[in-house]
Amino acid sequence: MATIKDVAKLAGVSISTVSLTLNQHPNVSPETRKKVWKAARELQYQPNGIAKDLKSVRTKTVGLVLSDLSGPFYSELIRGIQEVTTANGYDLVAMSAIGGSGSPARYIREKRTDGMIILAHDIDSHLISQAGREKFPIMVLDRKLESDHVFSVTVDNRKGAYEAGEHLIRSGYRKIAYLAGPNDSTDNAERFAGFKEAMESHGLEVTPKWYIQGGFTKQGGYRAVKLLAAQHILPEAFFAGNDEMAMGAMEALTELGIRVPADVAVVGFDDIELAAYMRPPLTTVRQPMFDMGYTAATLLFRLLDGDRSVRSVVLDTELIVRESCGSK
Amino acid sequence: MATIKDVAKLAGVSISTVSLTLNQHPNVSPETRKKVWKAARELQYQPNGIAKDLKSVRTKTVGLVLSDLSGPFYSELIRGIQEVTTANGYDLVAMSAIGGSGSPARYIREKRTDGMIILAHDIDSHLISQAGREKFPIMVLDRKLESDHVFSVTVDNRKGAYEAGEHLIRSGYRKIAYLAGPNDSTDNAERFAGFKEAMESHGLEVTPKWYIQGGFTKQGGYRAVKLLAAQHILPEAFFAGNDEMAMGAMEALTELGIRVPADVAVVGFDDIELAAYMRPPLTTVRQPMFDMGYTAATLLFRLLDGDRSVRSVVLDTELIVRESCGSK
DNA sequence: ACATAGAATTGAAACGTTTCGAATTGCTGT
DNA sequence: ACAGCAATTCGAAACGTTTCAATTCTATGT
Repeated sequence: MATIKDVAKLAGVSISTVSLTLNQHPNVSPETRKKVWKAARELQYQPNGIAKDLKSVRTKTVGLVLSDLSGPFYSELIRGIQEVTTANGYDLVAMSAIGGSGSPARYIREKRTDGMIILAHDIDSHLISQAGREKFPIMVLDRKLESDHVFSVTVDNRKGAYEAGEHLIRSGYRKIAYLAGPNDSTDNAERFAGFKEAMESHGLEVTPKWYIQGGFTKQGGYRAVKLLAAQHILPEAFFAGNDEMAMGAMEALTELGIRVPADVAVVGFDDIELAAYMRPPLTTVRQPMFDMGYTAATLLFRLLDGDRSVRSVVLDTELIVRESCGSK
Repeated sequence: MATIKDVAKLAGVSISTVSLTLNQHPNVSPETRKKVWKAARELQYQPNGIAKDLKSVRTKTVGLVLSDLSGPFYSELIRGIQEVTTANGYDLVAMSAIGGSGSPARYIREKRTDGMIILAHDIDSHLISQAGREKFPIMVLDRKLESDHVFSVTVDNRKGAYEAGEHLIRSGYRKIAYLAGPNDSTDNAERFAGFKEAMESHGLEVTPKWYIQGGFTKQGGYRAVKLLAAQHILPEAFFAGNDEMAMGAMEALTELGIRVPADVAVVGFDDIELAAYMRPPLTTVRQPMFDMGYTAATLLFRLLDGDRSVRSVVLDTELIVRESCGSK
């Protein structure tokens, strides 16, 4: 691999001159310029990005950490982020938090990027607060967290869940089961709280019997329903903490010959792309994923610019009524 | 930001000793070890990853370039790759090729990773061949490309398309339109070739009239159908170069009151997750995305190990017959 | 011809690590 | 008491850039 030194030697000039030339500095004579380019081309010189980053303080890169890079659900989010980052002339690199706190934690700590956007509940809040710096701001999307250089963009889970719960209740359902996400997830906690609030404001009770763990996965939703069915206790409706679980649940119900929504209603949360294509189409609470990404990235850049007025943001959800909840 | 120098000063030892300690070198006395850790903790020292990478030849990172990070369709692929990379103790960072050849091209050239997996038709083959090095192997997934340190893992597009085409023909369709992807896409070219072959082997002709550009996007598929409908020329069946276009096409057909498959049949290519959920469920050619990712990553590591026996691989597709093609 | 402004070029430091060979220290055995 | 050795610790080079201050060169005005 040719280095700048090789180019300098071949062109018969100093290293600095090569650097200057390649970086379009004006004070380089046309002939020198030509010589350098020729040498660079001949050697197929490519600057070493790592060395460059070490010297220059900025990497012109924003990092994005997701729990699972392969999640279907981040598309819009990423689009939102990307729109802003490219507009700012920055790159975006994504990495997944899979496999515990190994890699991305390393990445976060070692700051190979100018800032981070994190949507991965398996990354420790403490680690995040600690990693945030003036020159390394962090935006968190899956929990509320605010410290000097860390801010969050979240969704009003509670309100969203409240509305969905209320809708279900208004439609006449009383025995409603909640399909829960992981206990360490703030999203889950807030959604459940909102749901519970709705129930209680209508004089309904939420018993532990109707709080069923589904781990935010399709599998989990599927199993939860099967489990209940095996015990011959089925609610009138399911409120799933996310769409993937709702999907699993509907699959299980269909397999059991239970009709949705005629026999049991289902609502989800997130409004992933698939939601509209399920059978029946899933009623769910829409998260403005694109906006979240867009907002997070925008705020990140404002932080990078030293703007001290940045504050955490809470965005609104929207109830999307489709067919799976029985009402029309 | 505390550097190793600060730690050394605070601990009252040399820089080398700090480095040795922090990297678990055996030859460090317990007391020194303790002093160093204490200082490091006090200063909240975090090694600078960039500096580390510059010195150590390996970055322990594999890069993945996708045309569009937000594509729904890469989930399984990423899982396949990730499985292998994490098993090897490597990190995976993904970046998108959106916005022209700007960022990832830079990344590829500047080699911030130990190797690359590329699935992005908008990255120039020439650039790729040129970037491949012994210490920087590249796997390409969307085209056939083989040079010293570049290999590909592809799918037998031609055969897959042939089978799908044949299935359509066997089912009695004659006037079949092909919804095409971008002209610079090898995938598209091969799929079309396979389809054409199937047609011709049954004595059917493929006229330019039935080759319609859809750009591999849902939008494109939608528009293509609308365009045809406006001219009152509709084929008996559509063969879409990918599922997204098929989805758009079906949407347009439905809007026009044309029933699928009763009036017009549709088949796609890829078998994205959504395919099974479309209405009617989409008949399509399944690409073994997980396997592709897994294979690509495995070969990449073999290349990194200096294995000279690595060759490009072509994987088989599978025709998934659902309802959208009319046959059962 | 000559001082000098300005342009072009260069040398060297700096970025924060790792690593290797050398230097220092403390023991062991005689 | 001291040679010899292993265990520690250290100094300095190296990784490939950028950048700033210093130097050299060229051309200008007097």
